[in-house]
Amino acid sequence: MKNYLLTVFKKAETDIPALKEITLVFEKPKLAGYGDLATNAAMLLSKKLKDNPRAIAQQILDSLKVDPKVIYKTEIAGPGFINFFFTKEYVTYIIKKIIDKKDSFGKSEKYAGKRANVEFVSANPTGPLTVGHGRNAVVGDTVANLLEWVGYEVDREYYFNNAGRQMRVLGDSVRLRYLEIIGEQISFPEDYYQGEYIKEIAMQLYIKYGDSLKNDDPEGIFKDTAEKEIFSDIKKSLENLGIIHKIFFNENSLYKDGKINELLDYFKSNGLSYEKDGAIWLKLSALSKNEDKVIIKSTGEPTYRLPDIAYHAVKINRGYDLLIDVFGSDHNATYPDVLAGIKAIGLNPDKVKVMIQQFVTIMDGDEVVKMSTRKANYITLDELTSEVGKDAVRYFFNMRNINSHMVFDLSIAKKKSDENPVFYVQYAHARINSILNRVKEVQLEISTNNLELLVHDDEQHLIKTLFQFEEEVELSADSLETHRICTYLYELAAAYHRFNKTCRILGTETKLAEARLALSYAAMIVIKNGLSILGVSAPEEM
RNA sequence: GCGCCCGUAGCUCAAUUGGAUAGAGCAUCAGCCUUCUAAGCUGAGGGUUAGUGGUUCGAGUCCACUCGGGCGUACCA
Repeated sequence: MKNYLLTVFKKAETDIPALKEITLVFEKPKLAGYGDLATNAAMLLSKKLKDNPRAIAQQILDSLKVDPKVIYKTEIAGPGFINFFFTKEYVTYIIKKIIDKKDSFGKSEKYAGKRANVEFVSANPTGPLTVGHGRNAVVGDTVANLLEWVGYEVDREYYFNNAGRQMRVLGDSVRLRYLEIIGEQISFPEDYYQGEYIKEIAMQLYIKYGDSLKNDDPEGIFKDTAEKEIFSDIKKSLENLGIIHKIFFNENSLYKDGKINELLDYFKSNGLSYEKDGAIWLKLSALSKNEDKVIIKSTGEPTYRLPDIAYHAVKINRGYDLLIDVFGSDHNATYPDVLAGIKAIGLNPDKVKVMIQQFVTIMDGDEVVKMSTRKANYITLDELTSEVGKDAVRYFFNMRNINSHMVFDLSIAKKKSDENPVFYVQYAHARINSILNRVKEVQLEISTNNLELLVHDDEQHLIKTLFQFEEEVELSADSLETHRICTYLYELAAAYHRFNKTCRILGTETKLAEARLALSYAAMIVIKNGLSILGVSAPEEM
């Protein structure tokens, strides 16, 4: 529909040259009475042409040559909107297109040949993934899917650090639990890792080595074993959600490869760093930031900023056209420093898009399920997945705008009814599949020969909802908003369920029944495609 | 104090990124199965979009301030 209007407007430019100067927008009006698509072009032109919008709208309409077989009515409405009404015969062509393209309907080549990198999760291996990481993981993976749908070649990446203070504390936590097991008196510091998993790792070591590790260094076998075990658990948790990273990037490699020293030299020789109080400071004040920040502590250890800048430089230099970082909101104060650092070394920070993810509250009905990494009573991502299943986890985390706090209600996610949006959408798919199986018995075939018979309001509404899918995918990808896909699928499922109620297939005259079958089949394809973007299964039976 | 995010129906959230009369689900109330899954559908009530001012043809959306919540504000990551 949109493409048709674009072509028609293009031709009108000879009459009204000013049309070239504005970006044409066609959108679906909220109210059905305002037609299928509307444009505000006349309002945008009113300033340039110094005439009132409704008069300009009339001029535009006079210059447009629309085919009455495609558009049966146009009108000028409100302050100067032009509304277009498409014929019922015309809109049904989308059904043919969907059935023709099947799994690839909704995919576009908009960014074909471009490469993107999505960095997400990136939790250090100090403990099991939390539900917060889960939201990050699901949205990151789904954004990667979306980018693939619009043509990008996407690398999924996980950045981690297995050195530094956190990991030392981890090793020592295991060592203390180990000593406890072999009967030594210990005092376990409060800021050490309290979780049961530490004791389990210590127990494994005891089973394998007895008490022979009594005098071992915390950073030796204790840390190494903990890292290995925890990382393997993390990867398993992600796999349970269908998430597989292509690249695991170890911060340490930046030191080994000399990237850190290169960066330090660059800052120094360009007057962007200086020494004060035994530390090295990055002159962010020279980069339109408020204050300078330390990049090397007086102990000689770098702060997170230095490797982060080096890491982003490495990624940009791999030649990506787009880099996405999915961060927790605890990073919200730090990434601007990193972007400033990237700019300082002459790379383009505009390629980097940062998604800040807000917190998740887990509820079970009216009850808040507490989360705390330190305390014992917290729910891990694995527990969540096994409680409600992969599909619900992925759908629920994708369902809400990433930069809003969200409530994840376990009791709803577990329900097998229309209260649970995952089931509502999946059920629409299963229902269509069941119809397709059923009609075989009465020898009805899917046919696109008589689509013009689909004139019922509920048929037309369903068709127009199908029409929106391609645009919705593109919009979601461009805005990095996965929740739009959920909202869309819910609407599509609702449109289908309603159609299913009012427009029966069995017992209907053959031509109409077969056209309705084609429409049902098209809806099934689009639901499946949408769910696959989300990484949610499309069951054939429920 | 300062920075970022958020505030929309009783609850959980949308709103085509500045468009026309702010929409769904849950909950409440009233209905619909001799026919393809009632795991579904239909209808009703429910709003000063936290508040005040501003920008313009037009604001839930942009700007300023105020109030409320979250996360930061380290020579932790």
